[in-house]
Amino acid sequence: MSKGEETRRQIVATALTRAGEIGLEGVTLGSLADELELSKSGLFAHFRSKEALQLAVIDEAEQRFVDQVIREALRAPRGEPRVVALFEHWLRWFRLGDHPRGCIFLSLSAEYDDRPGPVHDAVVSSQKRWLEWIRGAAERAVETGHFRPDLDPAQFAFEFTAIGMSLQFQSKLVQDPQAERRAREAFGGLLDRSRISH
Amino acid sequence: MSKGEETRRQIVATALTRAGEIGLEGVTLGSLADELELSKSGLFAHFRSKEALQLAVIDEAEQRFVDQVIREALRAPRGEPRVVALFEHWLRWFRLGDHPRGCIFLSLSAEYDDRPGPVHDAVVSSQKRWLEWIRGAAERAVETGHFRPDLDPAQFAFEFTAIGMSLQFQSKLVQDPQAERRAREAFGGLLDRSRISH
DNA sequence: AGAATAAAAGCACGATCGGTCGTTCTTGTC
DNA sequence: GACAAGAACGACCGATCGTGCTTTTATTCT
Repeated sequence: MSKGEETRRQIVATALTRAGEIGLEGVTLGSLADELELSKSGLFAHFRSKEALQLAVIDEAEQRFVDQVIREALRAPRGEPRVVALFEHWLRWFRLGDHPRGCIFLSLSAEYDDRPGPVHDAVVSSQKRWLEWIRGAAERAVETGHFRPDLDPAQFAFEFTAIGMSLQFQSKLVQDPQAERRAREAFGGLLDRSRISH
Repeated sequence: MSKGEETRRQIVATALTRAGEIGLEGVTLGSLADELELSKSGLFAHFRSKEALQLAVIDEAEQRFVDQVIREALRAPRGEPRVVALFEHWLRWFRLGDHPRGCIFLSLSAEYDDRPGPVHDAVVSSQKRWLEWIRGAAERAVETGHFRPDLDPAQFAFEFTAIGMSLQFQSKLVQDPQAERRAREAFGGLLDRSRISH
């Protein structure tokens, strides 16, 4: 890997971390350059616009998410086990992280839900892909007979993501140490309701 | 009401609206002054610091929330009806609004969850009060015999707020027109699980 | 080693940030 | 209607914003 590529990576990685703390819009070229001990113009030259940097950050975040959550979950057998794996790896993504803790996409979603432009569009489409993954996994669980045939997969995805958001909220903002336990409890309930019989 | 008080109100109200769109940190004294056709210094004199303005905005938001959601819900009889009323008025709060649509507190929560300071503290304490209201209402519903005696009210509050967050996410970001229906469906399920018997 | 190329630094720009003046105009009170 | 208090103003501060352009320094390739 060339030198320039290497620094570019470092810039994006650091920007990603800061974006999780103070928001993507709040990540400033000057402060970023200071932290990386680069000149502002030297840093800027890698992207040629702030928006390009922002899009690069989102791209990097999604790549990591696919690697650490989706790809990992795909190793579980399809049906309910894969749905569970999706949830468990999502929890892991919340917990650890180069990003300080919690999911950057939730921060990004809140930050750009009312702000049009290419960055908004990138956030939206990445979130749609994530929702689609959950919906698809639920759909397969219906096909394999783990879940009720009359289950609405989109409704399942709605409640699935709801749990993650509440987790982020309660663990980061309100600092409830039991947040993760609560999330697991809620997910267990969701699974119960989704299964055959009862 | 004196003249100064009146303009101060207008400033806070406008700032509240803008905060819902671009975030509280993004509401700039200059842009705010332009929109209200005031000089920046004239506007500034009402607060003497940007932070004071931000705190005033949060205060105003919470006051409205108490008026439009909590106080309204208290008119319903205690127990399950009040829990339902709390949810319904919360939905109403999401729908309409001086703020463009959606709950400002969710935006604020995401914006300040990693940013220490007085504004962060104000957001946290207002959110704790809200959680406490939900928890208390669930607790009363247990006492009145509507809800299972072994229900964990804090868990109920966790799942209650989860639904609202997913609603905001799906209706604002992903623009799902069925989001509110999904939220109602999820809440119905939560109620079912919370009631006596089954 | 030396030439070609890429990366970083330096410097400057116009705009805007939150904030501070002293001054002027508008209010409310007697 | 005089007068003090309060509201709004315009000019300006140092700092920082994103973005150019030019020059110097590293890296890469022959």
